[in-house]
Amino acid sequence: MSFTFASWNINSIRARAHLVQDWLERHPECDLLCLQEIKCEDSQFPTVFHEAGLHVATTGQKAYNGVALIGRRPFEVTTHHLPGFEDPTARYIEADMDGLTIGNLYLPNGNSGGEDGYAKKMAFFDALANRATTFLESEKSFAFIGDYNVCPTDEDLAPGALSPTDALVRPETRAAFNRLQWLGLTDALRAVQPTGRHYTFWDYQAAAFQRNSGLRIDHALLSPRVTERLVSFTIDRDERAAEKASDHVPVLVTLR
DNA sequence: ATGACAAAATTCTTTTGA
Repeated sequence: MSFTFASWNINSIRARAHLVQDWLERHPECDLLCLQEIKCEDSQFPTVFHEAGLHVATTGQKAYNGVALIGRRPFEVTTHHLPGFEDPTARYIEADMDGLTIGNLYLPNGNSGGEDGYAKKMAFFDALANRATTFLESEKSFAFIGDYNVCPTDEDLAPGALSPTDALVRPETRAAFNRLQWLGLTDALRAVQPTGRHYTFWDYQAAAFQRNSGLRIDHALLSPRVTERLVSFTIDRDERAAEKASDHVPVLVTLR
């Protein structure tokens, strides 16, 4: 049985609910959409999706961050926070659907708040690695998808797009991302496109999209059993050209 | 070294993002 899930950092769901509605209509194959940066409290999440018969769950907070799930069929939320990450910001929601556990994450950027801010990014990675280890020991089928705020290699950002000391490319950041792969998880994009520049984010500033000065920071890491089922990883690049677009575009994972 | 965009709250500026 085929299963498709997607991730999209929407940069305010209230400002872009119509874009998500349109996108879902154009992608009937998407069973579960994972959103990040909804930038609202749970009670402020637009009601149009529930009214359209979709299933919605949120981990929201005032003004910043926030993640949500929109499913075509019911799913069961397993947690609203990443176990072991002791931070009040809304950055994780996880659910079971069709025998699969999907963790939807919004990793701290790590550039603000000095070394303390960067330490939070590393702490999130540690907690995610622990979650992965627990799941791997039980041979669970799972995926961690979302905005990782990491360019895994130099091929994952346009030349000159970031300073070499930026938290998205620091060696410690890349090591933390690599560690998840060494545990046995697979970077879905690289499983289907081993080389090449494939971006998921273009800054609003300095005509970054027109110059294709982008970053690959939205990723899906798959457990071994899910990797065996991987059919495609698609970056919906055209969405960046929409009126009032988010600075991130949707990415889709299809399993057989 | 700085600013360029965009969104929300702290609202006509400031904070944060990547």
